[in-house]
Amino acid sequence: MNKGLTIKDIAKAAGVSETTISRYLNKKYEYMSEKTRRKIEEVVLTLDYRPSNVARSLKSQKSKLIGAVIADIGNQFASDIIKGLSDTCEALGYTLMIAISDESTENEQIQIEKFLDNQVEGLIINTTGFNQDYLTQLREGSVPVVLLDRGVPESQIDVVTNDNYGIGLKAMKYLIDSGFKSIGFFVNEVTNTVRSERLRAFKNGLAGQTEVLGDVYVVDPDNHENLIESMMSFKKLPEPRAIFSANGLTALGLLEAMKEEQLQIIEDFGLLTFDESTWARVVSPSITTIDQSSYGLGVEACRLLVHKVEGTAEKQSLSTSGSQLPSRLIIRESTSYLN
Amino acid sequence: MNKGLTIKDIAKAAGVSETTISRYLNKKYEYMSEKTRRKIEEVVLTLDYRPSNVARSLKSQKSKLIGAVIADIGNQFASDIIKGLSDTCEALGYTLMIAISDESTENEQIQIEKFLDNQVEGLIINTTGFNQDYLTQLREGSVPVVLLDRGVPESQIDVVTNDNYGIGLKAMKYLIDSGFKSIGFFVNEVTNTVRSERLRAFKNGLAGQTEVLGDVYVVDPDNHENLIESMMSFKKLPEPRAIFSANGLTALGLLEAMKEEQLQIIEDFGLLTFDESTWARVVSPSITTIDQSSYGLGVEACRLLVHKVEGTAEKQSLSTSGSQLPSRLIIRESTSYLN
DNA sequence: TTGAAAGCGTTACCAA
DNA sequence: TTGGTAACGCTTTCAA
Repeated sequence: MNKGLTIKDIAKAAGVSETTISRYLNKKYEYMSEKTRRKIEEVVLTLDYRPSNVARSLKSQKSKLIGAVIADIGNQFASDIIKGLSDTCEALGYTLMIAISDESTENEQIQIEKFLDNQVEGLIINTTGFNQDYLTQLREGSVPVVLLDRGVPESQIDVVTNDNYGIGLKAMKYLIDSGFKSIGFFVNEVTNTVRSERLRAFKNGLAGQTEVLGDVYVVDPDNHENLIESMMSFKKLPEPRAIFSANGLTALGLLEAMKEEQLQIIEDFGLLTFDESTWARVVSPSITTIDQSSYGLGVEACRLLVHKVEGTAEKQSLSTSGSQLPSRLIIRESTSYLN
Repeated sequence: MNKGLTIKDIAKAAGVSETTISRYLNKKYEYMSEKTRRKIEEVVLTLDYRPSNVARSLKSQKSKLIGAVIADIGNQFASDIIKGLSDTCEALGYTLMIAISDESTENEQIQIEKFLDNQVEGLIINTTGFNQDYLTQLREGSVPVVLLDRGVPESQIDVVTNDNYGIGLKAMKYLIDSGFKSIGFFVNEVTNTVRSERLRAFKNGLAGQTEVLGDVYVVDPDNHENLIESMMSFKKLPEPRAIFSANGLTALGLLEAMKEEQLQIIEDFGLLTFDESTWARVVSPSITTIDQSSYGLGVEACRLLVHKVEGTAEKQSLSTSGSQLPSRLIIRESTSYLN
């Protein structure tokens, strides 16, 4: 078990030089006799030798390490992303290191620097959204960076994200076509591009509508009083009303608050929320949701990063690439006030 | 930004030797003039120099790295654990590396070895449960190991876990005192100590009861047919009946299946489940749950591990330590069939 | 097809 | 109080 064995021990045991062992470890069999290879193979296996990645990294400046900093790990969405990252790193031969910034800018920087200290070859960042300057500067630094889910406005950093605007627009159209006369957009403070894109979809989806009223309610999903207050305010708009929730956590808070206040979904408000989840299917009435890629986001981000890490020239290119994945509207009971 | 600066550059810039810089970096100010210290400090700050942890690790064999392998990240419980680990590592001056085994033994081993290759000083493992031999052998290896949540039977490895047995017994007593005449224990395949402890609580809670019947249903939470079949089988036992679910995922699957089959909580079955979550409060009727430490589990595991890493002598001691955290029964509507 | 030796960026011993 | 230098475990020329 990595018991202090070094390349020297293996060389001695196999009766060859350290150089040859190194060649074997790096699969440079081209100029190695079959016999030597076999011999080394046997020794490595029986002694259960594993080369030190630390020494390797130091010498070759290549660690095969990728660092990912995740802002908030407390939802299914993040978990699936991480699985995507994990699986893809594994498949591509890299080791993934994950750190949680817990939505703190300071933490995000600390974690990034620790990763850099450990010679990661690339960085995947699900940014808190407040780290614009630091991240932009980072991009000019030594290792490739890919942003995950949340972008950084006006920066050139690659970002892999969902099509929040497009699906948001589609959801708006659906609500309007369903006959809702008021739509309330419930969102926490708009601190990142995901939220701002969703908000933009709400506003543009409303633009030009004369029959439909809309309002934005900036809420704190953990603060019930705040949630209730906003709902009561929204309740003054004409019926039928639909709440458009910018994320699952807010929807959950809303549901809890409604339960307290004896407010009914459908009767009082229709509900449509970003973030698909099991509980959306289980509650009554079931909740109409927007299902976005999460696992796929992780996969794509990882692929793109590795591409940049391994690409020689284009690594330094200034063109923003990145990609947008498609999303899906899942219609359930919570928005069917008719019939 | 770590732009290839080395200790040599700093030494040159500060007009002192590399040795002195190293002393500064390791806060060995004892034998250093105030003046030198200030000078170095200035240079380090203005040049934004950060020492390479890779070189440090190689030389000193101390990486300040802790590796955590998590079996399943797809639930709030795991997320909270990770937060606990993350915060505590940070506080104690260690860098946390997380990997996901996704409930695969093979993956678990791969991730552990990768961590070892990178010189982690200690390992926190939330084991898949099938890795008994490997883990036991690992314990005899070079780095300290702490098991998280799930233990390994008949091994001496330290484990930080919840008191699954005690709280399970309490839940059983509560159900029986509430007047339920049949209790069905719904659990996925019993592959780890957490599940086996919960099962043991169910069985012992039933022991000696003459009025109350019980049965164990081993189910696959993702397979609705399977779930429904088990519920139908349980439905043959005398009323009132309570389902005791061994985890949140199973409860969610059960809820979904019940919705499909038009089965009612309370009318058809009472429901009590391990794992507290927001949706348990939000659904109607709300669900009685067992709330266990998760964040605290992460904190404790981390503390214990660091203690072992830094402890000199006792590190090799054979005594199993570890700890058990208390749990809490949260009574809600789903078990109140009376009144 | 193989090996000797220099060097990656630190730390730590010994000397000054 | 400070500095020279060997060494950590590996990779990579260069030479054989």
